[in-house]
Amino acid sequence: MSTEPEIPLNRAATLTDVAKLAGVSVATASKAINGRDDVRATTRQRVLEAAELLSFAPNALARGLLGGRTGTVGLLTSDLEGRFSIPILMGAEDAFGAGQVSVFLCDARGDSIRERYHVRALLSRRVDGLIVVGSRTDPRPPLAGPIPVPVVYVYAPSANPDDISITVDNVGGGRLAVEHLLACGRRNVAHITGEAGYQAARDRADGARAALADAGRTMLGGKPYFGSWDETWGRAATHIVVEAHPEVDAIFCGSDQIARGVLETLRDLGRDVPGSISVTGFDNWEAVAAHSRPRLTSIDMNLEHLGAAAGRRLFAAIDGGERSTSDQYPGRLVVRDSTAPVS
Amino acid sequence: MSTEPEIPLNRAATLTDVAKLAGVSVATASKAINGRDDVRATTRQRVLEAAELLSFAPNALARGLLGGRTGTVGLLTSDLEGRFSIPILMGAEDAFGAGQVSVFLCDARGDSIRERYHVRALLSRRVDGLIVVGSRTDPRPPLAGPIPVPVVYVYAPSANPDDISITVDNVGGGRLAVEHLLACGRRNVAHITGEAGYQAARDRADGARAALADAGRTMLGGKPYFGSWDETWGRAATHIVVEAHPEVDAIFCGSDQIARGVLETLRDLGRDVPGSISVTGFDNWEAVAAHSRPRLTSIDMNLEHLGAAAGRRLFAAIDGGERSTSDQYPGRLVVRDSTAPVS
DNA sequence: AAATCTGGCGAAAAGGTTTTCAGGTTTGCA
DNA sequence: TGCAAACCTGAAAACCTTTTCGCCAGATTT
Repeated sequence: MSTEPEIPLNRAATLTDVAKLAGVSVATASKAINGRDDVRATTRQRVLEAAELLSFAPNALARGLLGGRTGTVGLLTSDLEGRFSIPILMGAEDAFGAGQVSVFLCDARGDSIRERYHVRALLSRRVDGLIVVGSRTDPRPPLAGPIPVPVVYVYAPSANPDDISITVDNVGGGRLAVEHLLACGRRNVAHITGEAGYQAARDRADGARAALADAGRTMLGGKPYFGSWDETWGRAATHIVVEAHPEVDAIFCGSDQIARGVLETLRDLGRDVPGSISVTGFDNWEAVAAHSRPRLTSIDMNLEHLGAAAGRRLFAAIDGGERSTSDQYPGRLVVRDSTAPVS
Repeated sequence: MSTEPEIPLNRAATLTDVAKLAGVSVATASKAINGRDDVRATTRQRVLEAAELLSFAPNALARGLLGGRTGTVGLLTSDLEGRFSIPILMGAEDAFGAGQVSVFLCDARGDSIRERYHVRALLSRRVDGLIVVGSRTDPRPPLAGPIPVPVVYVYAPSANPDDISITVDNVGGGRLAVEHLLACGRRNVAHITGEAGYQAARDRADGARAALADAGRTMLGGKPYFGSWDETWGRAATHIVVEAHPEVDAIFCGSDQIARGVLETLRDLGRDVPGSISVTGFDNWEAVAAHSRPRLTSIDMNLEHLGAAAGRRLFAAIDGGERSTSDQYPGRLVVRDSTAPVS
């Protein structure tokens, strides 16, 4: 109390400082601060005041060193640029933030050398677990080397089925879109989508085909129009489709950007959307879908939920032998103005 | 050598394990691994082999606890959703990754309570420094409370001029765009931009006005058309501008999305871009600018460079009394097909 | 008044690494 | 062979917190 009390330290305050100021031992100070119950109420009060005064924050390094748990996880992305990683990352960050866990962000830039380097660094920091975020839904090789902590793969599943992978149900997404078009009374559905090399493109097409088959119909042209994921392809493909199948009354697009090109070209061709033809996108990319003319009906893959689910799953795996199964999450139809019942 | 050597530990290998396996003391093992030169070459070799065998990674917690330096920094964003944070974040991550520094990512979601909470957590993890990424260029209040480590504000400067802030030169950006339009031989330049409440909007307008004044001209309509940052406003404003000033031969847009709406409406109105009227965007948002019709000339703010610069500046501040001045970074003109000399 | 109990507090060890300092061994030279 | 010098190596401390265990005083019981 009287030992020159209020000298602001030039270093961060330590528990010893707090204890000294409160006139107790470090052990007691620790117990008081951590809410252990074998300390008298008045003593606890005194310690807490001292801690407040010094704006004491326990050194997480020391705590981690001792306890074996650091309360940190590594978030390994293969590319931040792609807009798929970001919502996933936000969801995960959210799930962890609530649980007192801090997140190391590492961007491997799609380079496996860099990835290994980052994993090494993360392990040396003794993270409690790892989340690996892919940028495509194609399976990816599992992390190299022995990893002594739980790993959850999200969006892109691990090629090893024993690993925990959280993925998006693209087949279901394709089905959702086409079922909506059919429910609008559309009969002649074409599918314009991205590169056939993408698992996501093939899965969405499979879902679309299945939905059509259930209704006793087939895809216009017999198969999807594979191309690239951008507007340019959307425009080109629209010309092809309309020329070959003038009866087309619905187009299911593999991405919002493709859909955007489709909408533009249909307008140029004088086709009325959604009057004479309905169009759906995929991804529900707000900036594109909500500002096109007409505003675009799309499938939202709930990526933020996906990230949050990955976070929770990692928690479970860290906390103890939780079931380590993989999971697939469904998408959600967001209806805007580009689809409407046949009038 | 002969003491049952190859038992794979169920815990992470420690320096003691390595030393034991190599038959030396921990001190020697440490020196061998860290490249200190007072250890015999053969001994070093033996130690390194042992480390490799056990896939030893030094415990960064222990190292940080001892040295006072943890080799970690906190990256505090106010919203990840906005696409401005991401490139900045990538640039910073890049600058740090090269320097053996790991990054804690925290998203405050624009909430100051949450921000305080994150800062507290980061300080308790003894980060060596902080980068605060804003989502608007308006000055923001500095971090609350005493922060015992260097802080660099990026994109959004701190309201306290004594803090280190790395910002974008929006005035220069506006000037750049308009000078390009003038160089194309345009004379009647209108400016359609976002909300006047944004410093960025006002700065870009100021730059545009200055460039016009240098050429002895004024903005069409006398002032910018402030509105919102999206396509919808771009479309509406275009109608207004063309009606009021049919002689318009250039439109400088405050964002690529606005420009997109402008392009669409000009096409609807039968105005030829870039033949009879030139259009520039702002932000160089690849997904929008590179796929519009015609492809959009825009100003790129080099946000990735901005992030990298912030990272380097933070390094300097950590490593010792580097000059702690603020800096402004210029943008860069990216010419595509929406601007061309008067024909 | 003596014995027992209990609530409250402090001493000490552990966790893994780096660094300093002292001690030990080998080498070179006379 | 003897001595000094150069060269290696190892013991121990420091970093900060948590937890276990023991101790003391005061309260309760006999």
